[in-house]
Amino acid sequence: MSLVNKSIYAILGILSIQPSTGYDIKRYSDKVLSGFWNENFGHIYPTLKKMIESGLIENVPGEVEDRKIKYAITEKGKGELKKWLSEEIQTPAVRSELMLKLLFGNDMSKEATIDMLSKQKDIHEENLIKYLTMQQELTCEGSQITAKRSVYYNAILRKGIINSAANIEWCEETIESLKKLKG
Amino acid sequence: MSLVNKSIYAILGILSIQPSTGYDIKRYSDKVLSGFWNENFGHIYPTLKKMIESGLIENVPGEVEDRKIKYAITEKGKGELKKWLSEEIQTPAVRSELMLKLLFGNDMSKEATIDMLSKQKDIHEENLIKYLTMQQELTCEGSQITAKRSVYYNAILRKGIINSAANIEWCEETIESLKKLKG
DNA sequence: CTAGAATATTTCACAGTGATATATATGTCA
DNA sequence: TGACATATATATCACTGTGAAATATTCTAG
Repeated sequence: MSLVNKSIYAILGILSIQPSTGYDIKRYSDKVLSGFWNENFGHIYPTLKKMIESGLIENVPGEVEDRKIKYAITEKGKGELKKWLSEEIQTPAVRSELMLKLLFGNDMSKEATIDMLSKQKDIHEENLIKYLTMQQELTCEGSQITAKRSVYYNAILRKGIINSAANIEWCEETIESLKKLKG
Repeated sequence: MSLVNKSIYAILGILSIQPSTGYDIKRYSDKVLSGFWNENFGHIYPTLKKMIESGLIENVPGEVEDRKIKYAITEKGKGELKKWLSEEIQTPAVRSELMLKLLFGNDMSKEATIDMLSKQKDIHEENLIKYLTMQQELTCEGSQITAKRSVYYNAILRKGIINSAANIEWCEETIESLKKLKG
């Protein structure tokens, strides 16, 4: 296990909605999955080739127009997606540069540290607004989304909101505790 | 910029505390940096070689005993560490398998989703306990740590605590909203 | 009609992961 | 003492994932 190309499942998921090109997949990752799933061309295209080889996806018949290459999920691909859903989630390796700087930033001035933290706070505040806006769009527009699906999508947005709020709270409290430090 | 070996700074930071072997660096990452910074041998050793070449670190003189290779930070390395501290933090690429499953888990049963979420909750609860324990050790032991340093270290632990609590809250609320969903 | 933005794919060097192989040193229980 | 497990220590491998750049076409606004 362990060393598995996770992009496969993101791609299968996207193609389970509708057939797409590699470019579409990248765009979907940037727009819809924005903030919780990153994809890039350097990985998407080679992965698509491997997925064709293993029969998880196929070229959309009759649509190989021009230079565009459109892919669709196969029955085998659907099975693989379902199988993955039932598997345990592997806890990902974390690398927080911020925490590293905080731990090793002994000779970083108090002011510089506070500055760093307030920049982080700004980022999380922007994210919070982004998620709240997306949530409003979800509820207001009464879009074609099903009730069940909207519960799941809302959960994702709530994750973004709760995490952003937690980060903001932490930044504020840490800035305060630094300000109290003399020196 | 952008494509930079971040392990360099973790290693410089660790070596700024005391000279260490590659193995020591890995152990420090697993014990002290546990939960917010991951390192592995496959990256540490090649990076150490590059760092020797660029003069950021050096072999500890007279200590090349047996097979152990001990490294120490150089003046150049100290300068590089300081420079990095003043640089902007790059927002890392995120890949949350949990969010992916939630978004594409249309044909995942409600029960399976709840099960997945409660497993995640368990993990975060364990983490929460871990961070709280570490915090107690920090305050009780009245260790040789300086007041300034303890504020920084406490901030790191608070980050773990606040994030874990936020995740637990989200898991609970999402499980509740799923339970209310009929079908 | 033309400059620039969006679409689309390929390629590259590099960062980072986790497993495994190898070998020595140390502690421990019979 | 010997045997056996565990800790120390380094090296190597195949693979995943990142971001930038090269290339070419198509769409769109001025």
